[in-house]
Amino acid sequence: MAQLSDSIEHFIKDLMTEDAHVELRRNELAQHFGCAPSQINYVLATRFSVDHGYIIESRRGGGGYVRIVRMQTRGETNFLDMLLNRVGNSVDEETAVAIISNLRERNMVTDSEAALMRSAVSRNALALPISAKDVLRAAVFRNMLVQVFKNLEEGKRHDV
Amino acid sequence: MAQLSDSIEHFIKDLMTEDAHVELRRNELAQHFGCAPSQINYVLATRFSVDHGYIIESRRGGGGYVRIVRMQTRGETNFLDMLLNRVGNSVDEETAVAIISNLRERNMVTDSEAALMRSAVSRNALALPISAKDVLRAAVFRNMLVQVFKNLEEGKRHDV
DNA sequence: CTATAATAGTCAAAGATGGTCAATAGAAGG
DNA sequence: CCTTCTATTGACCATCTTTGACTATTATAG
Repeated sequence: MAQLSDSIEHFIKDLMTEDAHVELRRNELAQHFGCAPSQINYVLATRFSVDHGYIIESRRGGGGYVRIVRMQTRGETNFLDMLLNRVGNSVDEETAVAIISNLRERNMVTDSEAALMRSAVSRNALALPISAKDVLRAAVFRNMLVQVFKNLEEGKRHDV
Repeated sequence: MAQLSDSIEHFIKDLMTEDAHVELRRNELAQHFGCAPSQINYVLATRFSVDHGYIIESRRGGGGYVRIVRMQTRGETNFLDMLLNRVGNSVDEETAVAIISNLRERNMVTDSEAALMRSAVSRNALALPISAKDVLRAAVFRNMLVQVFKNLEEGKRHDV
């Protein structure tokens, strides 16, 4: 359902189709959606995190603002390195899912590939004690990340 | 005869005559039938399982939902069944890789997707004692297999 | 400078869903 | 009857969203 949070997310992403950044008034936006201002922070935290590929800058006081910037990547190799680094030896599902949607938004994977990756790192897939899960998820995920970039490089991706 | 579970099953299937998927509120449906919400889960588990050719997705919290997706072709459903059966609770890398090649030959996955799957079930990905590896690989692989069929169903696959 | 107004941030509690599991009840066969 | 398989329920858990009270920061008017 078009949940409030989802609406706000789409509203912001629509604003960003042209430019890689957008600036807005938190209170104004909240008023536009008839919700508590902190709702905006929730949306930013859950859908525009660094793992999702965004950076938030803001300023309080008179003339305050919230600026949302889509992170740029220079060179896929660096980006892969960065992601592998982020994942490290242990990663939780939330982070993994965020990274996958980041890859999707950058058109580095298709919907199907993203779904495949999600299914491989999901809670369900890793039937183990929770602590072990994150470690294992990181291992599986790292492998898949490398593969994503290899796919891109080799231009293998195509419809059947 | 007209058991509650049967009624619910038919109700849902009626909703699906048009579309291959339907989305509903668990609590609403339970209320409509005057039963415990968990009854819905029972129906889903016993009549809309993967072996019945359905996939369930859901989300909790505000705006939560349960989505039921039907995998269209009888043939494909049986095939998935067979594969899941073959994999079972434990599968070695060779077998998994063989199955993936098979899927590729049948054009059920792209080269990229196949590569992604291989990377998820590879020795490297599953850094664990050997015995545990096969069990874990099976879990991850099963999840991905189901996803492959869902991708096919939803016609999601496409180049970027 | 200082006080005040105008912003934005944090966090915990409440609200809104769905999931799991074990106990119980009921139906179908022997 | 007795057993066994299937169905139903309810208590308890997990997850996601929304709100509100309280806090922090900044610009600007005095």
